[in-house]
Amino acid sequence: MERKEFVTFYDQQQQQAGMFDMSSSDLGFMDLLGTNQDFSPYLYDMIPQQQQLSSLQYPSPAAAPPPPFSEATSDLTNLPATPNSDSISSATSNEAATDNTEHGNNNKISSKQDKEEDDQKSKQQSKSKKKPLKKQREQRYAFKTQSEVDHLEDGYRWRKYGQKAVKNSPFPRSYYRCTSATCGVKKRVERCSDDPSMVVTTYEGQHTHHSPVMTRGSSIGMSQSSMSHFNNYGSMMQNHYQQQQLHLQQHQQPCMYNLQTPGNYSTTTTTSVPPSTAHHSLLHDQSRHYNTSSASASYLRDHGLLQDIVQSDMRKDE
DNA sequence: CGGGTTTGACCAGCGC
DNA sequence: GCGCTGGTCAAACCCG
Repeated sequence: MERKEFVTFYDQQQQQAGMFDMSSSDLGFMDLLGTNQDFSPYLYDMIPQQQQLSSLQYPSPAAAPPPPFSEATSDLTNLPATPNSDSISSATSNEAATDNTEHGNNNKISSKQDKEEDDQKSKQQSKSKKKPLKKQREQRYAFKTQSEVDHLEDGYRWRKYGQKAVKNSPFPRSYYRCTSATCGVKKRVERCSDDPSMVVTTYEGQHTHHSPVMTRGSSIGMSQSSMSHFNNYGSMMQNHYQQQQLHLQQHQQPCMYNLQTPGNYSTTTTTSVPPSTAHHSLLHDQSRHYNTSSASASYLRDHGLLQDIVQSDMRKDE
């Protein structure tokens, strides 16, 4: 059994996608750290999208900007409370932090009362100051995923705070915010107008906490050592992998998870994910709605752990 | 009752 | 300046 395994970076405005093949024999998972110059360029801040995506013409890594993970060894648990660190986003964001930096802690979500006060202050400031500092955005990572479920589980808890109709798309865009009080990560979810079976998920920022379902260092079939590596790889890929794992669980049986992307990028490499014995309760709700007759679904059998993606010689924990 | 979703309103940025 | 669009807010609503 084979399934296509891609991570796609997607420019929502230009409808343009860059992509790498997670399961390529040439490009191991370790490359996601940015240690491989031929591969790392595909991991970078999408802001500003217009500028960066112009160079995201797969496969032309030489023209791509540097990866977001300048610190390959940073542990997720030790991520700074201010994820939009200079090493990552300063070069790409020009919107000053009217709400972030002015709050001292960039990612801190104040209490509702404080928030309202801050809103009032910001409103007053926006009225009093003609040119307030521009807002500084977090780094963003976009994934294009084939799914019939709009909001894929990724191990974190999200609260929907908005939905907007998108220009040139019949599908609305949903806005989610991490429910953790100390985490300001956001994500946007929308369906691709070109291919309604594709869901574009854009993460903004980095989680400052462990996933609620990734407790005790082991979950979704991942070994603790694997989790450690994922922490090192950064939250983006962790999120993506979790998303895949959990998405597969929504099928309740091991089945194909097709991340194929349109165009000439299609290849046929394989990875796989097993059924998980954990966290099913989390997935019950969405699994109710998932159409298991998806054309892309088929069954597979193997481990589905990090080792299924990362070549053995590229792992350190074995 | 607490937490999450919906949805209209509002605001800021940007292009013309 | 104006209109368009994306992003966010917040009241109302829903649900367990």
